[in-house]
This record gives sequence, C-alpha cells and structure tokens, in this order.
Amino acid sequence: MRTEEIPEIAALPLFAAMNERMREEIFHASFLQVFPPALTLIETGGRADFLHVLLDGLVELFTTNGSREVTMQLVRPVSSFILAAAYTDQRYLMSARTLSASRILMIPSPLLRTTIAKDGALAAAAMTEIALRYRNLVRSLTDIKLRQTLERLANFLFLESRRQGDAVQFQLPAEKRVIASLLGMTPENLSRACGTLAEHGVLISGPTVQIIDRTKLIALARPDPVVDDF
Amino acid sequence: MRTEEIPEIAALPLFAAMNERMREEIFHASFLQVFPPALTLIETGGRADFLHVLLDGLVELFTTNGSREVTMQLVRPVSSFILAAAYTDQRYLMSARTLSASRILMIPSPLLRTTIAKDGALAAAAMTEIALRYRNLVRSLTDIKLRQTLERLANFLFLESRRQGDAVQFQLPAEKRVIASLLGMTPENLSRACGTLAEHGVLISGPTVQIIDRTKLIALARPDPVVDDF
DNA sequence: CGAACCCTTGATGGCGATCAAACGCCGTGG
DNA sequence: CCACGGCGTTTGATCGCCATCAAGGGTTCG
Repeated sequence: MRTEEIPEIAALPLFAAMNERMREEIFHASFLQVFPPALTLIETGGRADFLHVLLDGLVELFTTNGSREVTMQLVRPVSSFILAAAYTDQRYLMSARTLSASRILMIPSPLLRTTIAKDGALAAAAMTEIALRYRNLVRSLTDIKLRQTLERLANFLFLESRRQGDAVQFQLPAEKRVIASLLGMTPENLSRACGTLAEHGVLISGPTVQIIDRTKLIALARPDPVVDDF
Repeated sequence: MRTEEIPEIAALPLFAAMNERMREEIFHASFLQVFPPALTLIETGGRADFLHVLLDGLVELFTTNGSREVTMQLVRPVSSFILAAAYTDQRYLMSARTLSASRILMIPSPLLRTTIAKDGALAAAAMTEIALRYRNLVRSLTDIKLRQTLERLANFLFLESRRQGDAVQFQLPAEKRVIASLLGMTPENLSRACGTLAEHGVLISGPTVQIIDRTKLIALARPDPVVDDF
C-alpha cells in the first residue's frame, strides 16, 4: 500500500480508534488494489483469506444454487464485506464481484484476527461493524418475508432517495436486472412494477427515478420506522 | 442469580474464557428467570436493556408489519439472542416470545458493553457468536430466495434430522403453524407440502417425522454443502 | 360439555415466473 | 461509416405456485 493513501484509510470507522503502530502493521501487510468491472473477487465456498474493504466503486454479493443466481446485497463505499467469514475463518457463504471499477483494500485474515485479539479498539469497531451488518440482514429478511414485490420496490426507491438526502431525482445504483434480483423478482416483473409505480407517484425512465408524490410512495412502501432505521 | 447455578452458565462458550472476576461481576448483576410459554419477552422497537441467553426451553423471534406476523428464527438452548441490538444499544428489530417454558439469563446491556470493552476474551466470544448468527441469517435469506416451499421444507427437515444425529424419526421442534411461518409459507400449504413429501421419502403424521428414504429427501432438498454447513 | 385453537382438505384466485418477441443501446469489425 | 451481434430492457401471453377463503375434524382446556 502506498504511503500517501494511508491517512484516508486510517480515518475509516473500522481503523480510526485503534493503536497506531498496529494499524501501520496491518496496512503494511495489506494490498490496495483497483479492479475492473465484472470481476469476481470471491467465490462461495472459498476460504476467507482476506477481509475486503471497498473504498470506491460498487460490489455485488450474490449466491448461486446450481443454475440459479441471486444477488444478496449491494456493497457501497466505504464498507467492509465478509467480515464474518474472515473473523471466524470459515468459508464464504456468498460470492462477490465488482459491478463498476472498484478500489479495494485487502487485509490478510490471519493478521486481522491476531490484531483484533490484541487491540480492543479494533475489536470494538469490528464488532460494531458486524452487528450493523447483522441488522441490515434482518431488514432484508423481514422485507422479503412480509412485503410483496411492488411494495418492496417502493420501499427500496424510498430508501434510495433518502440515502441521497431525500433527492427528488436520482439514478438507480445498478442495472435493473441486478436490482430485480436483489429485490427477489425477475427483470420482467421489475420492469412492469416500474411502470405501475407511475400510479404511486414515481416516474422511472431508464436508470433515472423521479419522485413526483412522496406521500403516495410512502403510502405504498409503508417503511417501518424501526426496521428501516429512521 | 443463585450461586449453585453459576458453574453451568460459566461453562457457556460466551463466558468460558473470560476473566473470572468480571464474570462474577456480570452474573451478580444478572437475572436468571423462568418464563411460562407464550410470553412476550421483547417487542420490536423497544430498547435493548438486556442480553438474553436461553438456557432451557424454546423461543421464537418474530416481526410484525401491521396485521401480518412472521417468525424469523427459532432459538434453542443454549444460545444468546439479540446480541447485536444489546451491543450497539439500538432498538430491537424483532420481537421474542417463549414457545415453551424457558429458563433465561438476562444480562444488563450497559454492563455487557463495558465488560466487553475491558475483557478481550469476552469480546472475542461475543464477536464469534454474532458472526455465527450473521452466517445463519445469510443461510435463511438464501434459502428463501432460491428455493421454493417444498424444497425449503425438505431442507428444513433434513437439517432437523441431522441436528439430532441423523435421526430417522424425530419430533417437529414447534407447532406447524410456527414452522410454516418460519419457512415463509401458510399453515395450509405446509400441511399440503407435508403430504406431498410422502412421495419424497418422508412420512409426517402430526408432530412426528419419519425419514423413509434419505436419498430421495436429499435429492429434493439439495442441501448446499457450504451454505448448509456440512 | 363447549369453546378455542390447531390442523387438514377442498375450491378458487392472484401474484409473479416463465416463455416469447421486439426494441434500443453499444461495442466490434468489415 | 455502417452492419452486425450481444445484452439489457420492455411488453405481451400464458402458466404454476402459493395465498386466500371456506368448512370440517381433532385436541386441549376451562
């Protein structure tokens, strides 16, 4: 890793509070690399040799079962992924690929584990990180279990808008087929659902979304103030 | 907490390696209580005042969205639950109720947090615990996203059997309506699916399951050696 | 004994998957 | 520069899984 890049990364929540010498040690043994789009970084069943931290770009976590493939999560910067597998030294439950060119920090898992054991601040940060990730997963599971597809899409768009400061107009973060899979539906149905949302205050043309009537959207999405984290 | 109960609990993975004095301190401030069946312990949106550790009995984690209610997970002894909420001091994402009479250890969250900060061994155990829980959740989400109901049921029964040492005959761990909800289906459909499984080597009568032809069951369930953790 | 409640079985309907085809965009190569 | 092919998206038609509605049987408990 090049020296001039260190300050930026040292400021990340995961590393901010930890002992400086140990941080240097970790960074020294890690790799900062830029990957092209559509590159598979990790495959289900593989050993978790590195903790990955996405600094720039976009990464998709997905799983396959024979012929079917489903995207599980979009990872956006700045965020680590597969911390659970790296910490427990188990096999990856999900595969990961870049969706756009991505800058990724790769930290050797063994070093991560030994450092967590020695540095309380890093341990705390890692624990917080994984706890938040756990909660996100609970959200996904409840979402898919008790909303139907149109409501899921509505809620997804509502949360996307909110993520961008309640933007009235914004771009979808990924291709529609990826979003469809993320929401547990087929591309065909997503397309239809996008059309239907016109009746609920949202115009979607290509990758750009325009919220015409936020009230109507919310009425459909019924975002949960607890689960959806207001 | 009564003194004679302490050794049993001190041996739990979560507490086994930690400093003895701190462990005593935690136990001294905690409550060990027996709850009757069907009692709501925790409600979604509430503050996580206690970490719960189920020692005996059976607990259901579930969420509600207006009128609908879905069970998210069965908690079996010995296992902690809602560790993520307790550690990050956030609101519960799920509700919890006892399904049978349950003995539960309740540890005040603030004390848990401060002790984790001081005791590396406890921190490590907590981290492992939540990482494993995270991975279970990933399993649930993949399961629901890429299997259909009959396959999910088949896989559920297969894993139940395996949990009991590849038992040929065993009892369902909960009422069928709960299991139906856990598997993301209606009680009616679960009932029908149970009947259909006769064609796939499984006989189900009431709460007892008999595996006639394990090969056929596996062919239907297609358990994933990675995800389903062989 | 009656009243819940759970489970089962049947009939029907709807949501969303699948199949199929056409359109637009974009890169490559003639 | 244009032709072509690939891929993502859209739209339409059809199918099937599963939810819903409805009713009856069994069990538990007051």
